[in-house]
Amino acid sequence: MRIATWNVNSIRTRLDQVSSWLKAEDPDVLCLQETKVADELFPHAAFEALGYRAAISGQKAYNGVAILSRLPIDDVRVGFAALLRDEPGATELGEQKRVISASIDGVRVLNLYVPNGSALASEKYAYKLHWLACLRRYLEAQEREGDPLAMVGDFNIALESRDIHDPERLSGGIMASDPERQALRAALDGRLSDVFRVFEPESGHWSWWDYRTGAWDRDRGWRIDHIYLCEQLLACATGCVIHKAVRGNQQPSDHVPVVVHLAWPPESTQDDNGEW
DNA sequence: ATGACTAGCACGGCTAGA
Repeated sequence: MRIATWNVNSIRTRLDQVSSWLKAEDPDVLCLQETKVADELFPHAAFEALGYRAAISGQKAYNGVAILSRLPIDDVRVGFAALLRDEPGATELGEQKRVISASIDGVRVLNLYVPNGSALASEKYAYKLHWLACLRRYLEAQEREGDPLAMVGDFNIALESRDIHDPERLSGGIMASDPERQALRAALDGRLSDVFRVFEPESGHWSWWDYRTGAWDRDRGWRIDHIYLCEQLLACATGCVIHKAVRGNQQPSDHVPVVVHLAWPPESTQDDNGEW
């Protein structure tokens, strides 16, 4: 099973590129962020033609997440409120469409678009920290359900210096400040692991390059698009790849896809009939 | 210190991204 994540910065603008990538790479699941389209205008037909069904949570112009899958999609959940109904704040945070999950082949796939935060002095930064605190409670509720979890998306946080092209200049600023890093670590709670780092300890691997200042040409990027796995799925991971070349496309997204390869479902626990 | 680019909305110049 292969699960991918990609902030496409408008699914309608990027439709041809996403379709081409799906045809070439053939992942089982592709989680999208920043679809930037209302649900009634989502381009379902283009993906159905490629064998993918979509679970979506979008809005006009901003945010928006979707899960494309060629495997059956079950039990779709939108927003934090799906698991935190009684929590003050969970419903308000749902006004921005940033959270969707679904059960696919026995895996709970959670697709997130974490708020950027703009700048440390901005009220958007306070919103980001509030959102991450809510994510922590959401993941605690998810944990209680007991399903294997793959949490993917645009986290808008570089957790470590090796995830930034110029850590001396950028550490402490937006996407690299201690409070947001600690808030994400608290949500992970030692139970979810950044699978890319299982296979690649070195710096110099980025998933986002700013459109400005020639960041792509100079390879000045950040690794802010992540795939986090529970212990059970981590044991099944055979690789995690950043599809860097996509950033060189004509009219690209500023992010590129990240893909995890999983030996799932584990064959040792299934017999020839696929029964347990 | 700021802005650079890109997209959406709507057709001029904002907001928002990161």
